[in-house]
Amino acid sequence: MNFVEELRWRGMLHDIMPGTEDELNKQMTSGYIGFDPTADSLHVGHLTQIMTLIHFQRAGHRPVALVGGATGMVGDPSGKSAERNLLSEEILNHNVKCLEHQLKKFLDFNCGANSAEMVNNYDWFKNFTFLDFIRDVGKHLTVNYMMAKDSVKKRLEGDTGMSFTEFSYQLVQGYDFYYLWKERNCQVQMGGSDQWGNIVTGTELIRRKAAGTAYAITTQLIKKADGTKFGKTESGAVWLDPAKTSPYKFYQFWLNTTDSDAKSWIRIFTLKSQPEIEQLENEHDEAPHLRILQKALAEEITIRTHSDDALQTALKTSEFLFGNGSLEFLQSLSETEIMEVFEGLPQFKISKDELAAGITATDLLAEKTAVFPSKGEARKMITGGGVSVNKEKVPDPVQLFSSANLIKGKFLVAQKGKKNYFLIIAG
RNA sequence: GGGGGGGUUCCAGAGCGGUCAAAUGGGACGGACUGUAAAUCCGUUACUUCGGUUUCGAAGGUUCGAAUCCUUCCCCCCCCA
Repeated sequence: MNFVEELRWRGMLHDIMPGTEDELNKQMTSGYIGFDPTADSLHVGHLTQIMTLIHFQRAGHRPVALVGGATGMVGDPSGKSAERNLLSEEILNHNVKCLEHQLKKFLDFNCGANSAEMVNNYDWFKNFTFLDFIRDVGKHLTVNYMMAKDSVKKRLEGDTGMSFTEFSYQLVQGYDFYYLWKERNCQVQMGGSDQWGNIVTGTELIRRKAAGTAYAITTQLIKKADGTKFGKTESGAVWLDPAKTSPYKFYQFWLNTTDSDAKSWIRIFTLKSQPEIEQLENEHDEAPHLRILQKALAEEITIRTHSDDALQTALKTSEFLFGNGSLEFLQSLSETEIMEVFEGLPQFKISKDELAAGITATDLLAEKTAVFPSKGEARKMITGGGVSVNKEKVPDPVQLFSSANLIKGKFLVAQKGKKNYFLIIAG
């Protein structure tokens, strides 16, 4: 398998430095991608980079996943229009651990010569003093060169300015590449297309400081057909951490992609072969409403990111919530089955006694539970016909609910709109 | 250090003494339509016991009345040195 060719037909390739392809075809090569610990979990936006590493390894090369314990302290200005807040060391350490844990899932760390490797740039930066850094690294690049970078230029032209800290980011990342090149024989750095400038600073540093050669590959930034940002939903980013985004929500995110996005994403986010994908596309075009592509896409990514079991639960949940989700169906389930269906969906507890006395819809949904942040909003939404309890529209904000409404004497199912479910447990 | 421009509701951005809970656009949410899609259309978008109550960087002040005027403070940006 030819790595670059693979990226190319999948539509992932954005830019590649001349000579990179020859180098990769010549021998097993080591390449890395950096992930900055800006949060305690990766999100779907990172999956492109993860897939790139997976392809890299499948092509017989050695992938290195770098977690940016040091770069995370600085803050990458690429693609950012404003200065970012610095994270405390404590939070960063926590984030680094979380990211390492997640990344381990996707790559094979024990397969001989091309086993994956995990590194943290804090390890080589923690004892690097400021003076040493500006002498050994800063001296090799001119400010003129650094200012010509897009990430810098945009901020200088904009009206928010840029701190010296963020200006220095490219040097820090550039040194990472130099270090890995020198110490780990890492020849290639990959990343999203917004990383081109930072990556090239690294190859430049390697050239000037050690007269060495290194290579760069960037991947396409994932765009949605409608131009909106990829990876965001109503409830924010789609995380890989099941505690932050349940496997059900994760599955739903992919299932809900538009037809045109699904066609490009199935190439990027699954390992299916070209004939397989073309076959699926044909089937899809014949009966688009079956959403064959979306299902194939969602299933494969959910398994890779979470697990087979998680997918089964997600499927079961989807089946209930969007399929034959009648009240009778719910009543036919056992308590544990109900809990399973609602696993990963928001749940609230209320006291049985309070319910026995009767509670109005607004109190129930805004005060006793946090389905709505305020009573006013609950009232507006109910009046607008957007709220159901136990699959039945709530006609009036002051409608009373009591123990008699409980399913299995224990549950109430609240719905905000069509897709947002909440389980209320009386106990 | 000097000069200039700013900080408005989720965001952008109007308002510049009363008619302002604050235009407009975007986003978000809900409804109709549908394929759990896209597009389109409609509604909502500070809190409320629906009497009111708290908002326009912060604190004071002027006024019958302030987001709008004054004072001090905090923060941001640009330019010059």
